[in-house]
Amino acid sequence: MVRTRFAPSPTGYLHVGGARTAIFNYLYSRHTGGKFLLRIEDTDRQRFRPEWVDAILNGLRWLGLDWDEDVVFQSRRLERYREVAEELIRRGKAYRCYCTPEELEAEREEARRRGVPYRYSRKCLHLTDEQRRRYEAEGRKPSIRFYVPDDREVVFRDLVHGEITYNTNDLGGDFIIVRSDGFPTYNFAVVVDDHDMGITHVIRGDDHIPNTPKQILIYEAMGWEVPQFAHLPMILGPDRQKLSKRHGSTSLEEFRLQGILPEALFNYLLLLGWSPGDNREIISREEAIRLFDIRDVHKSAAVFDHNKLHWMNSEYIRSLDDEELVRRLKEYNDYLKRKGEGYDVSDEHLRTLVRLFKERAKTLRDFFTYGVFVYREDFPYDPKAVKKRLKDPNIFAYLRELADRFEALDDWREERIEEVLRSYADELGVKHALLIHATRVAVSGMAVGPSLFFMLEVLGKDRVVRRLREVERRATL
RNA sequence: GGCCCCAUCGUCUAAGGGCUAGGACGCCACUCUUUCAAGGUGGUAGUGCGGGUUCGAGUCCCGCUGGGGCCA
Repeated sequence: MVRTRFAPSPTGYLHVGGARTAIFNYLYSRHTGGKFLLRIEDTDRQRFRPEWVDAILNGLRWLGLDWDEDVVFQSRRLERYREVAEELIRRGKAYRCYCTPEELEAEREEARRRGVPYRYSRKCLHLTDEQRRRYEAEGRKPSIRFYVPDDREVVFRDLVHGEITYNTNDLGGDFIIVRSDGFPTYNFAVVVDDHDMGITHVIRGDDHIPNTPKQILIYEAMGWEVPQFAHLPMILGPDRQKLSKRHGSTSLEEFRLQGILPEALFNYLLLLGWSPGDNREIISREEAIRLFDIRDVHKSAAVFDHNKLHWMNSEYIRSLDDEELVRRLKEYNDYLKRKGEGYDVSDEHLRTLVRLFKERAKTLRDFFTYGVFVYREDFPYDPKAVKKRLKDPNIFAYLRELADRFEALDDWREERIEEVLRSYADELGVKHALLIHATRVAVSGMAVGPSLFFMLEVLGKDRVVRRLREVERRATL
């Protein structure tokens, strides 16, 4: 039975790189009928904040990544790490080291001076009990180091990269597995946790490749079965550097705030480093589960393209039926309100926004920014639009007359509205477009938007008539 | 600096030695049209370089270059 895990560190919001890793772990476990577990790596007491745990869990839920079994917290397993470390000492695979930071820094300095790569001197490898007692008496707190055998090849078969080989001489010497403060180091805790959780497939970013040989040595020293590894390519910014805040939005919260749908982000991230083999781009979660195989993952890093994400988001927006879209907009607006933003709209407003903007919105946010004139009577006028479309000296007189004619129209339907406007333009002997554009600006404040007559119908006669009458006063302030 | 990883259009990718190197985003035209989108049609653009292996290399091997990661 396949068991995968996602193991974020709660030092911030969930990042798209982490989200992608989570997605691949999730898909592989679901594809194989296995389990997908969650572990919070909260042993770095400096950077850890409890509220980030919720942020990460919420991010995963939002993406629809449901995990199995209880969440494992490293901070509750400190005793277990100590226990395993003691076992390694008993087996002669690890030893206590009493060197002070100053002494170690001196060793490093020496290596720098001689121009050789630094490796720990193993000064503490063969301490006598007497020496140990003396150090303890001085109040020195030992760290525990893992004994790295000399000149051995560590080979593993990575599911995406194939065979990767390291020589133990390049690992930087005997590394610390338990710090002097009793906290485990990353490489050690990961191995103990992954073993205890029964993880069969370690799927993570390829920035962890250099950690892998160290971890394998620990597995072997404990006589534990080594899991399979799959190292996923990194996600980069447009400058090909590791993706970070300065490349724009990178956290799930930011995408959510922008009005990206979770299924769109899921789909987009899925295609970063994996492809179904044919030419399809829009792939549902169910299809992804069916088709996904970790062996089809790419080796090379991928640049995150906000543009394509927005395109994909608009595809998903258009594919939702109106009722569902209204529901999603409401949910989105509620989310914005919890974040101290949000718009004052009724369900009726939302239905109108959907009718008007579904075909052209790239984000959920677009409905609210394009559609201010739907839910606010004091909507703003775009000065450029006013200047361009309301410059004819007679235009306000025309619009007032048009308002009267609209008011007299009982059958307020798109076709009839169009007839009234066009015949009035004919009477005046002006281009239809003159009135069309002016009317659009008058009722919406903008020069662009949905099909005008449809928009007028949807807006309703009262509002249209009122706005045509008020536009001169309001737009030329 | 040491070790490791990677390399197809600007970007995401397809092509299990034999194709005219395909698709998507973007971009540019054209079309539709009352505007902007969407839609439709067409176009733009790629195998980093050098050696091998082979009848034949984007695909296999080596080197170089470039990029990235980890450690220092």
